[in-house]
Amino acid sequence: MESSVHVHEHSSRGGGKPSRAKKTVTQKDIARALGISRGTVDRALHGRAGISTAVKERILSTAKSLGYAPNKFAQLLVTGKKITIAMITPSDPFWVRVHEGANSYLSELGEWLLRVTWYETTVHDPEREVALFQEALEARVDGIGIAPSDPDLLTPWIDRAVRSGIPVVTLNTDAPESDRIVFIGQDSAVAGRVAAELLAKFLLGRGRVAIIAGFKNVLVHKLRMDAFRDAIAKDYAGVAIGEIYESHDSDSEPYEIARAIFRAGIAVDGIYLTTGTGIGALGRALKEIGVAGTVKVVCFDFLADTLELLKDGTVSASIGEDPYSQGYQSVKALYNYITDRRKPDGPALYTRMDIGLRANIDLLGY
Amino acid sequence: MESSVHVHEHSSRGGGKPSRAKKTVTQKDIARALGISRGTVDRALHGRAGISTAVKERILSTAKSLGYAPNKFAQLLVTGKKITIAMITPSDPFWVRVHEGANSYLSELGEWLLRVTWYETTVHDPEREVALFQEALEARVDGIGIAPSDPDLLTPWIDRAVRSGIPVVTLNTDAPESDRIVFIGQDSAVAGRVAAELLAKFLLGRGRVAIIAGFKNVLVHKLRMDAFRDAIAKDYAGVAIGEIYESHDSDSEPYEIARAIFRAGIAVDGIYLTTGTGIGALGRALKEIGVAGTVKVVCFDFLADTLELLKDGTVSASIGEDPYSQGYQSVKALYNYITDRRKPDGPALYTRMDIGLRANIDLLGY
DNA sequence: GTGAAAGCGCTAACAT
DNA sequence: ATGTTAGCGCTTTCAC
Repeated sequence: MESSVHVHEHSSRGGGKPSRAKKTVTQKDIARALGISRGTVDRALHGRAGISTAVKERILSTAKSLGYAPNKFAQLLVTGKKITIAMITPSDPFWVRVHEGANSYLSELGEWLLRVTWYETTVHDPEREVALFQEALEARVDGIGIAPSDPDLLTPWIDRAVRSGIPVVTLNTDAPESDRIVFIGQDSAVAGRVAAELLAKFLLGRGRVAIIAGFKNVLVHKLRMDAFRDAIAKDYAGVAIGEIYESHDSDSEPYEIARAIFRAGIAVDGIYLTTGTGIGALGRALKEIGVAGTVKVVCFDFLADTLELLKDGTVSASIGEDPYSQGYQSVKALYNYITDRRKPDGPALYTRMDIGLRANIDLLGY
Repeated sequence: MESSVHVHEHSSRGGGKPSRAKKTVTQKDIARALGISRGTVDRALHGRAGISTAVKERILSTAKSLGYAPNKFAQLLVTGKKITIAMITPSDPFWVRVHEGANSYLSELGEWLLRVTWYETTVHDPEREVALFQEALEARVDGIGIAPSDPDLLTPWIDRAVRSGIPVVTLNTDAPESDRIVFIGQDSAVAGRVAAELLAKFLLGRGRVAIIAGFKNVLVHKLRMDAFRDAIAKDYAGVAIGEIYESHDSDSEPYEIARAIFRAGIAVDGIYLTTGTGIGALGRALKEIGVAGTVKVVCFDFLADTLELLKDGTVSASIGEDPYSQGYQSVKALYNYITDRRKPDGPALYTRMDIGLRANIDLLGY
């Protein structure tokens, strides 16, 4: 295909106003060159049945030598095909950003090509995810994006869908053992290391930190936790890790945990929360205890509470996982796969890792 | 326009395989509804000449009530218009990422709509920028993206182009007084504040920092410098700012500057370099002096040198400006403006601010 | 000022 | 196995 990227040759007379594109090769050209009909050319080009291998060969080779490229607009105009993608996700503020990203991929031209149907779950409701997954399959969608909160439960369903030709991507949280065509989300291990580096640097390399994990056994949290511990152990000998608590991704539990820590008289210089949920409660506790700002806190995501606590210094830094592009990339990957069976390069497509500080809160948030 | 976003209704029987899009309203429908011809409808819809205001009104209103939306594919198929955008930029590793971003906007369908011509400058060569700008105008391109290294010199040219209907966007560095339709790049003031926050936190809020500005009077550097100073003065009383040096964006000068600082016996705990250029030289000096890692360094961008120094701890953090999306957004803004005179929301479109640490270098780099 | 008709490049149904 | 033809929705030329 002719590239649309050009480096300006200095001698220059090129460029062009909005003008008819320069002569492009069509099926008709091929047909004329070979003295055959346009229908046959079309059949050859698409490998459709009812054509002798001999002419097919000739057509294909002259197509290539003439530099034929199909005109997508004409194709789309005549077929009028519209693809449906199902996205099975929660719908809280974090996920709203995912939706926005997904929707942006269908802007302009996209709207004619694609429709995205949202199947709403609530956070951590694996059974409902399975039920919706089945509904999507029954609705005969062309592709599915899902954030499997219980990989073990979803994996057989994902595998079944993929086997039957319906591509599935996992986003935000993975089902690594499944046949999903790709995972799109944060590299949790790197995130854990970044958290470790930030906290250690904010403590000038020495002190005691507590870890509050969302769920000790949910993949994302576990990875964020383990990588954090490894990084501290490896690179920051002066930092000690104390107890590891579990907040069950609850909005309130971090409050109790923090109170318990200080009630027990444990000297803590930093707290690492492997989620964004519950940061409000944690901040409230630290303020009540009178150590907000003194105890350095690193957490995840940019929910309203987080932004506020970043602003007043209670949270030192928060790590984002770019929900917008999680949505965007999921739809894009599915679309590309559905239209030309094109798989992403690797098993995972990592979204960037935004680091939120007080100074840049205006640029963050969801 | 009918949206392509759907929330799954739980009663569900919806969805759909790749199927003919459901009945969409065409010009023909409008014509039939009004008992007039399709040509007239088209004229009304496009405000073309030769039509009575009476019928025009009726057409427009029924078009709206029927929910008519033009079929872009049909439009494009028949007009075959291809737009040319000129990008006037340097071509070093940083700018290669900008190119990649720009090119990605013309992927797939885009290639049929758009061509991007690159006009190569070298860093800080204002005269050449003007010359290339003129060339682009003569080549009758449909839009121009440029990183004006001397805003005063370029502004009259930008204004002239815009007046004559050729939209211009500035990227990476702005010409704020010009009529460019939008600036796409980093919010330098926020970047300066982020640098201040990082450095202050890495120093636990006390110490002495030196500033090395690329150019004290080049807009970007000046903003990064001033915002840094203001933020330190306002929020971090324990941090003192010493001398301000100028490296002239040179690859080597930071070496001399660092040596001079320490030769003079000035006690410096942190160094803020408002650019990425010359970080290699600065790192070399600090290593020779024996203070690499002790003196905290914050700088910009993720060039090869920077990544290496982040890795070995000589640089504590570096701030990226997302060159990829500078390219992507520039082309997108120009395209939207050219095709439907749609201006971006504000005068500036700020790209995100990546913070590079040792732990996430693998995700950065250009 | 309005209608009729050709045709963009392609697919698909119908001939042969 | 191959040729012919009728559109997809739109723009544009040429009649009237």
